Amino acid sequence: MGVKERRARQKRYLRQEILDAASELFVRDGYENVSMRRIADKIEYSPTTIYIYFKDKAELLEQVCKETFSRLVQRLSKIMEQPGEPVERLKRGLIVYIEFGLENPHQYRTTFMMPIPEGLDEKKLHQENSPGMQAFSFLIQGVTDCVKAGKMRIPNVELAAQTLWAGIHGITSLLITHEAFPWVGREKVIHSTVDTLIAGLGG
Amino acid sequence: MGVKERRARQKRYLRQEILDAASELFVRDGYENVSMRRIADKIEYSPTTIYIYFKDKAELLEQVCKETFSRLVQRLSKIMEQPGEPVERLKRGLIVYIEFGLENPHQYRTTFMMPIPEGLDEKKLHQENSPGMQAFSFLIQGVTDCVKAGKMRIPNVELAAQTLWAGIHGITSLLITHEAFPWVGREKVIHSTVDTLIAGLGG
DNA sequence: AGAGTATGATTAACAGTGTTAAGTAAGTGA
DNA sequence: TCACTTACTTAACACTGTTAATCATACTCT
Repeated sequence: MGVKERRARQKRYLRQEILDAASELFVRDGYENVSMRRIADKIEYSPTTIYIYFKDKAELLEQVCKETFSRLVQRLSKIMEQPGEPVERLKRGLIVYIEFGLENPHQYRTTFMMPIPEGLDEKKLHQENSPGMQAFSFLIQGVTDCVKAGKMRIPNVELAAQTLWAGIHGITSLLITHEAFPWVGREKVIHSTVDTLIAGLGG
Repeated sequence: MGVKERRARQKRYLRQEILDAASELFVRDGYENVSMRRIADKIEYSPTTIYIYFKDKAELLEQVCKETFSRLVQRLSKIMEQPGEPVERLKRGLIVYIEFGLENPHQYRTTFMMPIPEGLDEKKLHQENSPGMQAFSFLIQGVTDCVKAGKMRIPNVELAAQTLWAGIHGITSLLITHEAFPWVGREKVIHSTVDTLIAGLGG
């Protein structure tokens, strides 16, 4: 009676195939330049088949982003596990976050820079264990470590973490959308942002 | 022979009428939810007429944003003209920038958070006296004032200004796109961001 | 084995999008 | 009056995301 399992396996397989095709086009061309029809062409199925596996385009590309962001979570967890000076560790985490965004601009843009489609339960989006929120929780841990080690004197850890997030998101998104701006230098601004934020928090 | 002038005046008038109609729909519904046909309906002209006055949708809404951002420039120039402690003045400017973004989310989004349409001369975009860049120049002035007054010790004014921009853009854009995130409090994060940045620059 | 059903995928279509080529009508200048 | 410019419109192209209806086939049950 393993027939059900096999069918489920086949469904999973095609689902992944859709995700992979979508990802490839999406990474190359970005959200608005990848169409359901082009994805369907790529896997040689009809466009409507995709709707059997994903509610709509938004959900499909959201899943693609989720896959990518889980890689960020892995990277961050590796850094946070390492021993050493907590402030330096936090800094490394911030840098990795920024670099990740610049390496995956389309995914970063759709998860953090695009208008959330209304009707979607916004609360749920942030409460659930989405990789995006997991990444943020590393920030809280990082700040907490610094406070515990007496390297930072901060009244509100949550507030400090959100401030850090704002800062690193700012430089990441600006470098993504305004690549041609006369930056003093990408590396320089990145490090200046991180150093300024940490210094500002008394680190 | 004032006929040419009259015609030019009429053209200017219709052009402004298009801009106003576009602005109203755009402010209400955002970039991707306003169509050329809806704008045309509103002013009771055919959609193609708009293309006589504007190259394409991007240029039209870019002009709308330009109009809005000129209001920011006005506000900032008023603040910067006022006498007083330069660091406090800079802080006020940063706050005004953030508040402006939150008051005009769609305009802010299309000017600073959307992918620049390729083919557009990116260099020119930043060199020209666009209101966006004028607003940035106020940042440079603000930082320079602080340095001159001995209130900030900074090796590179340009770098400091770009760092500040990254920071305030970060909190602005995050509050726009992730309104439902469990923020410690909008006002709190805004002020924390500004204070942290200024403190980090030694202000 | 044969009938019925559930499943997966498809075709055709809807309602919309930005944009362009071709055509029309009115007003201007000689 | 005739030619020409200007402002504008109609019709169409090539797309978009998405849905309803349909088809085929593999599986289940009697």
